[in-house]
Amino acid sequence: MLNSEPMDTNLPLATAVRAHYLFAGLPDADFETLARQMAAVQLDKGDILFHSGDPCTHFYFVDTGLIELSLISPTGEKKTLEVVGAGRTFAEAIAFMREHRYPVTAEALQATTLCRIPVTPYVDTLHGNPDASMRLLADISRHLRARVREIENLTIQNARSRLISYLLDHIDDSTGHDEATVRLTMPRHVIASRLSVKPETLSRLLRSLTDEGLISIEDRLIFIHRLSDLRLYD
Amino acid sequence: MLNSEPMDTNLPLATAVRAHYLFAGLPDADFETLARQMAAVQLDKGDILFHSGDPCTHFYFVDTGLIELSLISPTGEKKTLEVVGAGRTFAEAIAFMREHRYPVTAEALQATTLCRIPVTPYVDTLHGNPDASMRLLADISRHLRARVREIENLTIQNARSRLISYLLDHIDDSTGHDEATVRLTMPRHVIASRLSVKPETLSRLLRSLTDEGLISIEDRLIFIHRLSDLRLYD
DNA sequence: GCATCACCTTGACCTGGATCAAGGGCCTGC
DNA sequence: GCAGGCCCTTGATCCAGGTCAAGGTGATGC
Repeated sequence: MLNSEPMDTNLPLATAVRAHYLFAGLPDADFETLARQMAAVQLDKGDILFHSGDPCTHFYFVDTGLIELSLISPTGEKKTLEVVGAGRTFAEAIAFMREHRYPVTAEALQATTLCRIPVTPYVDTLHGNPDASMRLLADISRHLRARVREIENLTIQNARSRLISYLLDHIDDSTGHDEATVRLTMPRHVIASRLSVKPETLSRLLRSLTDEGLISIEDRLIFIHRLSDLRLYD
Repeated sequence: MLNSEPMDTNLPLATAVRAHYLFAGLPDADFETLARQMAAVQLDKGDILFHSGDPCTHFYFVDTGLIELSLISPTGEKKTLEVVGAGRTFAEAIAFMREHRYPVTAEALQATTLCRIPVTPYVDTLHGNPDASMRLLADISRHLRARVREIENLTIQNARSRLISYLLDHIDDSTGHDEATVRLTMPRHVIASRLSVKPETLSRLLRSLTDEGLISIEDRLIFIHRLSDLRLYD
C-alpha cells in the first residue's frame, strides 16, 4: 500500500531530484530548503496516488516504476493521457491552476518509488529564480504542445495512424537501416487506452499490420520491417 | 488583405494591450520598450495570419474581430481548437517551445485588428519581472488545462454531450431561473469543427434536442428551456 | 495437478457519426 | 431580377470502431 516518509537529503533519491531540470537551476540553499519538505512515497502496483478532483498540493518525481495519468468518466471509462517513468516529474503544472484540484488520476502500473514535492515552497523559490521560472515555462509549454498533438491525433487521424505514430515514437532500437524494434513496456490494454481505442481494436490493428507484412510480433517485442513503408501511413 | 504598420504607443490599441494581464504587471519603462516593437495588423475575413509549421517569432493580441486557431490535416480536414475574440491574446505559449514553429493555423473569421508582439523582447522582460513570469505561467497552465478538458471531451464524451457542454459553457443570458439563452457568434460549421463533428451531425443533434423539447432555436439564438434537464445529459 | 485470474485474441454483430447527394433560404453583384 | 455563392438542413447509406461473447495462454496459489 501507499506509504510515505520524510526524505533524507543525502539519499540517492535527493540526488536524482536535484539533477532534474526543474531543480538543476536552483542555488544549493534554495534546493536544501525545498528538499527538507520533500518525502519519499512507495506505491504498489494498482495503488492510486490521487484521483482527478482531489485537492492538489504536491507534485511528484518518479524515482523507479511507472505512473499512469488518466481521465476517468463518471461511467468508469478510462483514458490514459500519459505514462510517466523514472527520472520524470508529473503534475508540476498544477502549480498555477485556478481550481486547486488534480485534473487527472494517478495510478501505479507497477511498484513505484516517488518523491513528493510541495508546490507552494517550490513556487516561492521561483520568485527569486528567473532561470528556474524559465525552465518551468518551457516544461509546461512542452506539455501543452503534447496535448495539442494528442488532440490532432484524436481528431484528424484514425486509430490505425495513431498506432503507427505510437510505434514510430517508441522505437528503442533502430539498427540504422530501414528497420527497428519496439518493446512494449506496458500491458496492451494501457497502450490501447493511450491510443483511445479498446484492447480488441488494438489487437486487430496489430494483426492487420502483421498480415500486411509491415511488422512482426514476438510477445512484447515488435519488429518493424521497413520504417519507410510504415511511415507512408502516418 | 493582410496589412501591418508600426504602432503608435499612444493609440487606444496600445492602451488595450497594456491592460491585458500578461502586460499589466510590467513597469512602464519595460512596457514602453516592448510597445515600440509591436505593430498593428489588419485582416479581412478569410485571411490566414500564419499556418501551422510556419516559423514563429510573434504572438498576438486581438483588438477587434475573431481569430480561429485550428489544426489542418495533410488531406485538408480542419479541426478548430479555439476561437479567440477581442481582448485576448493567442500564440503566447510559443515563447518556450523547442521547435520554433506555430503548432496551429490562425485564420480571421471576420475583419480583425490585431497587435503583433515579438516574443524575444517579451521573454527578455520576463527575466527581470517575476510577477509577469507568474502571470505567463498561470496563462499557459490555463491553456494546458483547457486542452486536457478537450481530450476528456473527445474521448469519454460523445458528440451529443459535447454539444450540451458547449451550450452550457456559452450561455450569455441567464434569467436566473432555470432557463437561459445562447447566441451563436460563429457560423455553425465552425462550431461543428470545435465540437469535432461534421456540420450535418451538428444540425441533426440540434434537431434532436429541439424535438425532445430541451431547447428551441430561432436563427442564431438558442433558448434552453430547463437548464437542470440539459445538465442531466452532460 | 488443477482452479483462478489477468491478459490477450478472435468472431459476430451493432451503432454513432461520416459521407454522399439533393435542395432550400438568403446574401451580393451585375 | 436573377445568377452564383455560401450556409444550412434532411435523407439514404456506409463504415470504423465499439460491444458482447467465447476461448486460449501463462502465471500464481493451494
